[in-house]
Amino acid sequence: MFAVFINIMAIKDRKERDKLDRRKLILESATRLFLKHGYEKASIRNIAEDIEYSPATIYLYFKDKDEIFFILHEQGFEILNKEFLKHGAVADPFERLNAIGQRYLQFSIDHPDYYDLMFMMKAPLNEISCMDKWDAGDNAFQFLMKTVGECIDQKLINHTDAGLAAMTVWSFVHGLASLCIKDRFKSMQMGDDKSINEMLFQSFAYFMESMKA
Amino acid sequence: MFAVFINIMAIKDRKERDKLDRRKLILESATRLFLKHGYEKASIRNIAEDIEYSPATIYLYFKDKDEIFFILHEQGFEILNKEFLKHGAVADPFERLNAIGQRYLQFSIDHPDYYDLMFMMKAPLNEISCMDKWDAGDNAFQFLMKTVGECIDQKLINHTDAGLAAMTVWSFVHGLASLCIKDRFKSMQMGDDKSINEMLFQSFAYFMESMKA
Amino acid sequence: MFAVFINIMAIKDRKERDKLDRRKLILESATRLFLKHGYEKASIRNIAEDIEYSPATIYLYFKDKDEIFFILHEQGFEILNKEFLKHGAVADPFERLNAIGQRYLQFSIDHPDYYDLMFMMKAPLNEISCMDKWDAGDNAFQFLMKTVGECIDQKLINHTDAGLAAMTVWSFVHGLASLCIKDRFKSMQMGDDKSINEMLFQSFAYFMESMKA
Amino acid sequence: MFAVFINIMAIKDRKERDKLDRRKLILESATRLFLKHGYEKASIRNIAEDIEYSPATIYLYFKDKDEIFFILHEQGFEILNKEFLKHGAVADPFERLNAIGQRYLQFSIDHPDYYDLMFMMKAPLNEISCMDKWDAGDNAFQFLMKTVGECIDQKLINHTDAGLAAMTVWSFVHGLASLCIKDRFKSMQMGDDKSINEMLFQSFAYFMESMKA
DNA sequence: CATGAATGAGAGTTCATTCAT
DNA sequence: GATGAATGAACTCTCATTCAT
Repeated sequence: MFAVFINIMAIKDRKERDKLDRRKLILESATRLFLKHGYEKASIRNIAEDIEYSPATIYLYFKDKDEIFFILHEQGFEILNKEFLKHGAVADPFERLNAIGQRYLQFSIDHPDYYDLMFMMKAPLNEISCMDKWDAGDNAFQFLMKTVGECIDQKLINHTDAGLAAMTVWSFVHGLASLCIKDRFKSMQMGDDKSINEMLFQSFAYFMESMKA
Repeated sequence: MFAVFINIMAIKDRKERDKLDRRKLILESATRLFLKHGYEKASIRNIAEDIEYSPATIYLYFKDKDEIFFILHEQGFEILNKEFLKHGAVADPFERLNAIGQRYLQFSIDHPDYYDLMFMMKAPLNEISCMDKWDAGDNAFQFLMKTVGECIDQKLINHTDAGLAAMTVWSFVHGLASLCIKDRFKSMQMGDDKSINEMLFQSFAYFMESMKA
Repeated sequence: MFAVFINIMAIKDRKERDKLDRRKLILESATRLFLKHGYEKASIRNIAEDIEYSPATIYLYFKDKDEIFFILHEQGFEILNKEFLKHGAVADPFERLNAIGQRYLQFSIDHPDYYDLMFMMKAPLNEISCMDKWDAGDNAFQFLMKTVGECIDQKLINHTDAGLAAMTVWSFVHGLASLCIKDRFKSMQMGDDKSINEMLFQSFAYFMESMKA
Repeated sequence: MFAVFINIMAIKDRKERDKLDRRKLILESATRLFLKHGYEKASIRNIAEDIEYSPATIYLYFKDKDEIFFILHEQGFEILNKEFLKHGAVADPFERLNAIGQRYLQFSIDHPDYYDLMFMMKAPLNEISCMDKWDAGDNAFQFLMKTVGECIDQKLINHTDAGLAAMTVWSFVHGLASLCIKDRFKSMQMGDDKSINEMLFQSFAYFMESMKA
């Protein structure tokens, strides 16, 4: 009797897991296609084909195309936030700023697909879901603001306005990341591909140096 | 006899001219629609409707949609180059750098769709046309490199590697421009919308200041 | 032994009852959805959701969507018949005819969706179920025929053929009801919406008056 | 030279004719399918398949599904109006009323598909086009109103309110027509099918007789 | 040279229905 | 007995593109 109960639970668990797995499968395929062909071309149909399910099946797991987009968007920010928090304990705010900048660049290198979705795509976000979804993004930006603020308070950087300073830092790392992702650095004839990543970090190092008070 | 020959030449010439005129007509319409309603809405159909020709006619002058957009891409760079050259005569390289940075930002504000096409879109450039097309882009970048190089030579900025320095400057202004275009600054609650443009230039001013040797 | 037999029967009975209960549950939901949102919105999915069962479960109790709507069709006639029978005792056949005519109109106003199903929809009745289903409809029509017949026998109306007279009466009330349901009276600019119902009955009164011998 | 000109015109004419022919082809198929399977099932795809063209082709001739529906609707009313006008010259208004009633019935018999569209289908008419389209319908109804009004003025029928009388007449003939079209008279066991049409007119004759003052 | 006509492919989405478990 | 999961077929509509004329 008891064994049966356990068995039932086990089956239920497996089904639950399977369901989540399939959700994940869809999201992974979506992520892949989203970047490869852009939002417009990452169709429900393509996703379905990719995972070898029927288009209708997608709708068992997600309300519509937008919902998938929102979740990917959120997931990206969750990963980035987690990365940022690894440096939450760094006492010196300037060092912390340096660390999260590098993390940001690394994130864009490791997850160019997510990065595109999060910071480069034309936002087709409808108003309603906007509110909820951007929370994750705000967290990341708030963390940046706070860190920059502390740098200013402790006179570690040449800035007086935290908002402006945060915007400056973000813009710079985003510029590096996005030009790199969209292959715009390739037109610069500077050695082999591999060194581009190195140059990203080098450029950032210079930037941080120049920010120093 | 001779007169006939001249006549034939004249007719040929006129036809050639006419052909070029119609090409121009198409491109103008494409440009207009593209700048007004964005890439998605600048369809062959819409262009054809706009110039009051049939869609099929477009294909007499251009291989496909991509070819049209390659040319728009080039046009964008021509405009930007022209803007840059306005400051070619500025003697002080640092001042020149400052000027072209501002021009770059202004260009992104004035022509967000060109900007998107030039610096943000997934390069749909097929290999063949790639070579030709990037020339214009190179010009702009070479101009930046040269200016940055002079700054280094004259020890006006804290950099030793012109390539790296150019990459840094470009990345920064591109970061500002692209985040602005894709509305990513809207999530920052900093006063009214209008001031975002001002902040772009303010941020750039700080950046230039910090670059100064 | 005997007790066991009783028990088995009891269980069988309960199961039968349960089965009927669930059939009823489904039909009630179907009726509710159908009357509330019309035929199109009363989908198997919506019914399943409403009764908190899975769509597949519906198919354990009904062959397909059509079967459910056949039954609703029948239900409609049962309601109408019940309405008619309220006037079965009216002695004067002309008065009885008048009463059931008004009831008919009122039924079409109270249950426009049943009415649609019963008298206006393209009969999607497949041949087999046709026989059974129309019984209820026949009852109603027979009741009308009988009443009209009595009117003729007692020379209360200007008709000699009961079938033709019944057809005439039915056609008239159906005309009123169906044009009203399909909003065809709205194109007639005659005062406010509310008065259309009143006009239905007024028109019927005139009609009955003109039938009088 | 002149012959060529004629030829060009002829070609142009033919093309124009062809185009109209294809429009007509689509509309005919649409009409057929509209009735056979109802509005919902009369899909662009089905029409396309029926006329052996691709679905996209339909859109070369009509903006969308609604436009097709509107045109069919209008066409129906034009036919009906033309029928009515044949009796515009009948001096005696009662005779005229009698004539248009019979024409109405005949129209429903000759064009059950149009009749369904015009008087029985759930109107999915969007508000904007509603205005224009109903004009044709109004014409028919106005003609009825006018005729009935004259009957009243000349005390030929037992009515005082033209609106109410028109509604009564319309409802009656519509009742006959619509029950006939939807096969509801078949459940009446009265001889063979063919006589149903005769009964329609007979019933109408009785009705007119009873209306007489 | 220009185009009218047509189309295949594809988009997002919904539905009734089936079947292994 | 009940269902979770899946699907095929359908829907309206838009697009870039082709080809005979």
